Amino acid sequence: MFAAVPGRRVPDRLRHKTVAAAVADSLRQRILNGELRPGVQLRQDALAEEFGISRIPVREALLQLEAANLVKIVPHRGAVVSGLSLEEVEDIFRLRVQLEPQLLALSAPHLTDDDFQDLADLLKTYGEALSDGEILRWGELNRRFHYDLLRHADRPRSLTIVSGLLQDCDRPTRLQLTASGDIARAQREHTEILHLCKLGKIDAAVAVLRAHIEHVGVSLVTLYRDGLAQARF
Amino acid sequence: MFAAVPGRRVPDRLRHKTVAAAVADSLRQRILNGELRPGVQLRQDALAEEFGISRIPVREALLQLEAANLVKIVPHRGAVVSGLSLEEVEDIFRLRVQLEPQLLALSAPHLTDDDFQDLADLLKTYGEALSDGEILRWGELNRRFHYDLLRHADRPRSLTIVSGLLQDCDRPTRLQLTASGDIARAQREHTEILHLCKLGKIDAAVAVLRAHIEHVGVSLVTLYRDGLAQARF
DNA sequence: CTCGGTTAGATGGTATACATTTATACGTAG
DNA sequence: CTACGTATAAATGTATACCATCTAACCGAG
Repeated sequence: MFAAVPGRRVPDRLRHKTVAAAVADSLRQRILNGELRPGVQLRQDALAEEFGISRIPVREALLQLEAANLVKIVPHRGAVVSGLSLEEVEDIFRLRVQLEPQLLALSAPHLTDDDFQDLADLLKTYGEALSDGEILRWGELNRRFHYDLLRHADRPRSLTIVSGLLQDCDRPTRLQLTASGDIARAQREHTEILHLCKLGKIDAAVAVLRAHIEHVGVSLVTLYRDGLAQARF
Repeated sequence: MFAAVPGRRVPDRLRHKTVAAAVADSLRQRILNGELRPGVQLRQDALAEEFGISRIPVREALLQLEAANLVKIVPHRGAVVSGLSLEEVEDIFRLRVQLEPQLLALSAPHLTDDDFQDLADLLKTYGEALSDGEILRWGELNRRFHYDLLRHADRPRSLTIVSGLLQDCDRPTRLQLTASGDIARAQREHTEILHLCKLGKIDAAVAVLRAHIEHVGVSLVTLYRDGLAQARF
């Protein structure tokens, strides 16, 4: 048996989920999918009944979602799905431009063959989802691609921050890509970044990544200014 | 009466707190004060009894604290006060160095006379707390000074991130300042930054702020490497 | 039309009981 | 004596029922 070392880590796969966590996951997915749009109110009773559980885990799930910026809870008024203002989207993309390239430079040298394989698989799945028109799956794949690229940078806090940013700009990004037809372009850029990393041309990969993020950001702001998108994402 | 505008904001002062929020505040303060040190377990029953409430608001308070990185909750094992590894502290300071100066450049031009007055008051209170040896109050004052300096930068997400960083490096910073005797130095640097902002010498203020943060960060890492600090902050 | 009160509905919280899981202690086999 | 498995205690997670409190909408009086 394993010794009862105080600081030991339990792998996530072996750790069974609580009901609250499961509900949080379910709601998170629905929000990111756009099934639950910004402004929609989440009533505890309804959710509890829908999931066939009591209100307590629902409340705790909502708290977890609030921590992830996915809903906003106002005391005695409940939880509503939160959207992002234009300023927030701009800020998020500026932060990504500032943080991700830097992390890539640190992470790329540590990417193993297995990592490259996994990333290539992601791109492949991504391409399939594309041709099938499954925009929904695309969001998660995109997030994972970006995150997995940066994972090996030894910057724990930066990584959690970027992870949050990726999640928050998920829906706006999908909006931009579908509205502008840049989906294939993103796919190409991802492929190029991965290719450059494999060749050890890290500086070049970093440059492409920066341009990649900047493009989506600028494009989104333009989209918004032209009134093609709603006021809130 | 106020109109029932959907997006209206209720001032925090007028919004009564829930029990869960009050408990979260109380625990947050104790953790930041160092009264509850990293690794300490927080048992729901004990807290509920101590506050004279039931376990549910305690659970919700703990969830909020976990969102703020102040405790770590493991299913069925409960919540423990979380500390920071050296890597995390380094990362946090690198992020601060990267983000805060940039925000100051954006925020400083928008500082009003009232803002300058408030900031000066903070420094004054800060000085008094210093001579009284009230290191505990110092933490909050320091955070507020940094935050208020940057508040007017129109970067909502960046500000919340920096706010989190400031909170998380609060205790390590106090540790550094007391161990190295740099408290007065920090006070001087704060004063200088404020002075430069008032004169409109924003670039100079930004430079001082950057050096200010870098100094504490480097000093902390040295402190750690010399074994003068614990393994976790 | 505004002001003020009333009321319905939702959230916040208590109390209690029970289910799960973790960790520890114990006892037995080897 | 150690190793292994089982019991047991303690803490967390969840359910249920009930009440308190707040919000928002309705409604009537001025």
